[in-house]
Amino acid sequence: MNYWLMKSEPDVYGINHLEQEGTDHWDGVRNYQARNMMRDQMKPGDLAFFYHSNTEVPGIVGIMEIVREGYPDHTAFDPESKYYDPKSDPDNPRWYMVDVRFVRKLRRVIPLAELKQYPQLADMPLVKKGNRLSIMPVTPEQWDFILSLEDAPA
DNA sequence: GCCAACGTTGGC
DNA sequence: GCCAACGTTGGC
Repeated sequence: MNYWLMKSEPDVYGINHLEQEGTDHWDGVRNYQARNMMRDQMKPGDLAFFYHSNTEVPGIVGIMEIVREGYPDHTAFDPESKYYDPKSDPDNPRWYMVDVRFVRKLRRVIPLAELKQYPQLADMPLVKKGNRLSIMPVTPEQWDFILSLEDAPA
């Protein structure tokens, strides 16, 4: 199984939304690299960190589980949707999404500013300057290390 | 709100 | 196929 990190803006869709829904689809991804990971690599049973971006304290806030592998993102077909993409159609979908299930919140938010301090995480795209990837793989070592921070702030 | 970094688009 | 222009992401 694989580990992931997935970004979302809490004003648009945050961990509380997912907690309420239980299971939801991860729609609206319009980046090819991120799409390829959802379409080709994510499998049910994989775990992912829920990351809050573009907010007061950006950071990792929770854990979710992938429960359905990649399938076409229907919001791309809907002219009413803000994720509408006329270049995607049901016969030849351009964008994909997965379904995720809320697992739990972390006992504290682990801020980006803190994650940047650890040499163990220096290879994560997340902490690199200018990175805009909204979905990225996390190694088992990175996963365990981040979880070890939950009760032991720097 | 600013702006650097980046991805995408489209003219040529 | 190049690359300038543009739009978006996302930290600060």
